[in-house]
Amino acid sequence: MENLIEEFRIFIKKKGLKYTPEREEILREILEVEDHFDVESLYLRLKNKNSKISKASIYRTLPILIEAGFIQEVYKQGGHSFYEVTLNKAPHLHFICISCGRVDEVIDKELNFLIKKHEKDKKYKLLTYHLEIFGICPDCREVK
Amino acid sequence: MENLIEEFRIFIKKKGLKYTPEREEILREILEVEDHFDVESLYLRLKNKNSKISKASIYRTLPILIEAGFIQEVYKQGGHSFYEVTLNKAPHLHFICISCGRVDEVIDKELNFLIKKHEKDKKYKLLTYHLEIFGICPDCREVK
DNA sequence: CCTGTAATTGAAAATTAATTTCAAAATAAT
DNA sequence: ATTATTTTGAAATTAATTTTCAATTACAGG
Ligand SMILES: [Mn+2]
Ligand SMILES: [Mn+2]
Ligand SMILES: [Zn+2]
Ligand SMILES: [Zn+2]
Repeated sequence: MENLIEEFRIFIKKKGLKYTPEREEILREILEVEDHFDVESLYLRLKNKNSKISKASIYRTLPILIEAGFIQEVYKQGGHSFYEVTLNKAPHLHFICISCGRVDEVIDKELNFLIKKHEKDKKYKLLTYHLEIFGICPDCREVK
Repeated sequence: MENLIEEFRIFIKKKGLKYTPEREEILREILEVEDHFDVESLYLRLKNKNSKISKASIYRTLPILIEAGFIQEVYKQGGHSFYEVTLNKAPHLHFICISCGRVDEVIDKELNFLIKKHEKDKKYKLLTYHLEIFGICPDCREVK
């Protein structure tokens, strides 16, 4: 935990940026979120703890955290982006229920293998990938 | 071509909607687009042909065409959606260069197989999926 | 063919996620 | 401490998409 904070501080300094309490506070909060999050939910979590962080600062800090490799933008839903901590997490795909919005994660080694293969074929330098599968979840199917 | 138009007319009537020249014109134009398109480019194509179709009508017609299975929303870039005709096209993944915006398509039968497997496992009713791979394309790598 | 009603249209206004602006505050090097 | 530079919160702006609304059109029934 604290080692991650320190790692972030070093990253910030190496980039010639200033290490501010706001940036640290946002990272600490994100490390406590267990599932996917968007800007709004993160903002509300912080607000509940009487933090005075503005949404603008969240919007400004997320790209830094992505660049530092702490988080990734994983999918869009209802017109806005969702993120997740991808530090110690295997790449995975997302099943998204278009009826209730539920999102299930599935880790798949075959998929990683398949993507590596295409990376070589296409001579792209791979950064990240998203596999989103849209459907109707079991719960929503039986409601019908 | 004309059989697709007729298929659309039947779909529209079956849904209890009205079959308007605007809806038909939009479908005809989309069937002529060979690659990915967004609302703006479609609007400009129509405008160039002296069509009076409004953007509002395009925005209203695209979801109908998606429901009818003629097109799919395939990825977002620069904050807006791109679509493609998916009628006679095998499902495929997209390599997206985050530097120049270039998009390469790759058809992969293994991927379809892999997704079908998860569909069964998770008991989701599959509708569609997107695999987007973000990276730097060969051209952009050598410019560096 | 008319006629009535309900849907659709284009244009403009509204919405909303994300970005930018700006003056005040904070960081960090000297 | 002094100073140059960055960052902040709040408000304004941007831009894609959605909604509103009055006028037009589709089309079912007579
Ligand atoms: Mn996930
Ligand atoms: Mn494609
Ligand atoms: Zn569901
Ligand atoms: Zn490129």
